[in-house]
Formats: sequence, structure tokens, C-alpha cells
Amino acid sequence: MTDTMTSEKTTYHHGDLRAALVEATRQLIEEKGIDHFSVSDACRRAGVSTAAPYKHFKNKGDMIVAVVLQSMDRHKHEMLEAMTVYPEGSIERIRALGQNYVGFALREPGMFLLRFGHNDGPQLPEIEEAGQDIYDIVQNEVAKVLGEPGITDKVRQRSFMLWSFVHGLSMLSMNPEFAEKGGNLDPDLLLQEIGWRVLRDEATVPL
Amino acid sequence: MTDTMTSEKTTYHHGDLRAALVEATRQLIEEKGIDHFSVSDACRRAGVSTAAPYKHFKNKGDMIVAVVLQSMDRHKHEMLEAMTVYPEGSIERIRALGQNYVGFALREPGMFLLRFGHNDGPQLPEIEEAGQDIYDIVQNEVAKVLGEPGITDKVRQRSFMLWSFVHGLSMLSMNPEFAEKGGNLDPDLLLQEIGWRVLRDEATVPL
DNA sequence: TGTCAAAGTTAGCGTCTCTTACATATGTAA
DNA sequence: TTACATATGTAAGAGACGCTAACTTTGACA
Repeated sequence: MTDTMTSEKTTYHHGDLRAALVEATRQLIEEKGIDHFSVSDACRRAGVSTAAPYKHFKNKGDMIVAVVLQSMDRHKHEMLEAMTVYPEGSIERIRALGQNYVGFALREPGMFLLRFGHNDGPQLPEIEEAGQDIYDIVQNEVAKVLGEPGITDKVRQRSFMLWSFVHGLSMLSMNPEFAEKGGNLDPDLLLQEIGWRVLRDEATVPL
Repeated sequence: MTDTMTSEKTTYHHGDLRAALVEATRQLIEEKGIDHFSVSDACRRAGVSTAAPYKHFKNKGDMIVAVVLQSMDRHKHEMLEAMTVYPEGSIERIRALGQNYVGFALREPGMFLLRFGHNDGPQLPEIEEAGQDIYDIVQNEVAKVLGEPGITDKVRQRSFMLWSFVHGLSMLSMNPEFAEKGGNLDPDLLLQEIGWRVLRDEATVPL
């Protein structure tokens, strides 16, 4: 046996072709967008034949799902990491979550659009579950900051308001032509501003 | 000459095939999404051969651009109509704009995603201009409500905050699986709430 | 060492796509 | 009526793509 743990590719038996294909797929979607992604391209980038993926994935959609799930897992861990440096129950944690959300959209626009720029019927249960995991983080933090005993209606309302704003800010910031319409404002300042305004207990309409 | 103004299709000389193709394209994108749209499908729906579009459009992309521009024009007129029933300078006008924005996304999700769910390099000048037209409406109204003498930095900031929120609310509301995470809150209530909070002159950060 | 499953490759089928070249029908205007 | 520009149809090219079947290499293990 030669070296199996180095990244040298001998011939057959790639070592972890599945991971390599997922990474190639991710790169290509980031570079050219989902509508110009093809399995053939991923194979060329990974340096394997066009039939190879079908030993690891059921079909093209299955490859994309794998990439999305991997990206969502990364996002979740990044959020937790960014949040936990601030004291529990502090508004800084919320702001860190928002900053991370916008940052993720800017770092991985292809993945972000893959998750949200579509409307092809209902999502797969796995993806929906991963999304719920992420949203749970937000709701729990909002509950703590507002001093609510769990996920109350008020928590749900404020969380959704925050999500709407941060999500919209992410989408617009991703596109330079839209971002400059806001005068190239620092998203962090906007997040600070909006977080404060959304979470405060003032309302014109009853909760 | 037979009847030219009725919608009866004799054979040759459709009357306004260009408009018919635009409408077919619009319908198909709404029904199946942009990634499953094909020129052939549009031809089948319009009842013409697959070569017919190329007498009216340069290529597939040109057809889509025509559909987007038509949709943006519709959106602009709807916004103006929804707004002008309220007194000038009133906050109700802003809320009407927001409601219309969300409503448009719900009525024409395909067109909405076509405008925003992409990131294929810079947009065409025509589309960007149409987008600026629409955004100008918002900025002018925000300036009036805030009593600012034109498009000041403050107006730009508040407009962008509003846009971010309304845009995010639209994107999330379009997808039932996301909308229900907000507890199926009435978007109108959220708009009223957020409009008030965003436009008020209180801030934690200096403008 | 021999066997076998796993993980590649080669070759190709079938389909759909956008687009063009050329033929044909139609309306208009002299 | 005739000529001509415009609008559509016919037919086909050229290529990409997803996916499968069948073959080959490899490494692990009895």
C-alpha cells in the first residue's frame, strides 16, 4: 500500500470522493449560481468521471441537498460560536446573531440563495429540521432578553420581526447594487439600531 | 381582412405574438419557477412554433428581461395607486407602500424571486433604472413623513431600514414553512408595528 | 493467496435545449 | 393584380445534460 492519508490522488479509490464532490459542488454553486451548476462540472473539478457521483448520491438533487445540509450545519455552529462570547441574556448576543446571519449571507451567498431564493414546493424534512434548529437559537435568546418564560406569543412576534429585518438586510447587502441604495451604511450599525427598536416594549398595536 | 382586434387566432399573423409570449412566459415562471422555464414551453402555451420568438426577442434572456420589466412597471403603478388614497405626508402612505410590497411578492412570487432571488452579476441598466424608480417613491414618502428637505442621510438610513424589513417580511411570507415560524402573524400588523418603530426619532446610535 | 464487495471508468442512450436557415403564408400598398 | 415586407412554420443542427449498464481496478479479509 502506498500513502492513503496524504492528498495525493493515485488513481482509483479517491479516499473520500463524497466529501470532495460536495466541496466541488459548493464551490461551483458559489461561483456560477445554482442555475448554471451541472453534475458534469462537479466531476471535472473533482477529477473523476461523470458516472462516479452515482456511487455516493442518488441523483443531482441529492448532491445539492448534501451541500445545503453541510452549509446549514456550518451556519449553526458559527452562530453558536459568535453568540457565546457574550453574557447570557444580554442584547449583545442577539446582535451577534444578527451580525453572523448577515455575515453568512455575504460569505456564502450561493448557499444562502439556495436556501431562500427558491420556492420549489415544500422542503425536505431534513432541511426543515436543520432550519428549525437554527431558528430555535434565535427564539431562545429573544425569550431570555425579554425575560419571557419560554416561547410565548410575544417572543414569536419579536423573533419574527427580527428575522424579517435581518433576512431582508442580508438579501439586500448581498447585492452591491441594492446595498448602495442604502448609502452603503454599515450593516452593523443598522443591526444595532433595529435590534434596539424591535425588542423594546413599545407598541402601537396590542400584542 | 377578417377580425384583427378579437382574440381569435386565425393562423399566421397572430396580432401581437410578442405580448402573448410575454404573458405565456410570465405564467410559466409563476407556475414552475425560473429554473424550469424553457422557450419551448412558452411556444407551446402560445400555440406557435419554437422558432417564432426569435422574430420578437433576441434570445431567451431577452424574453425574461421583457417579463421582468413588465412586472416592475405593474408593481410601480400598483404602489402609486395604493399610496395616493391617503393624505400626502401621512404615515398611512408608508404603510400602504409596505403592504403593497408584501402583497406583490405574494401575488407574483415568480416575478419577485426573478428580481431578487438571483445574483448573476450586475443587472441590465433598464432593470436597474426601473428599480430606482420604485425606490424613489419610497424615499420621497419617507422624506415627507420625517419632514426632511429632500433625500438626506437620515432619509436614506430610514428608507433602507424599512426596505430591509419589508423585503425580508416579503421573502419569508412567500414561503408557508417560514411564515408559520412567525406564528402566522398578520403581516399588516407587523408592518404597522415596524413602520412606527423605524420611523420614530429615537436611536441608540448617532445618525 | 484467493475471493468479493466497494469504488472507480468507459461508453453511450435518450432527452431536452436554444438557435438558425430556409420555405411559406399573409396583409398592404402601388 | 402584383410586388414586397412582415410574420410565422418546418426542419434540423449542435451540444449539454442526467443517468445507466457493464467492465475494471483496488483493498480488505478469510
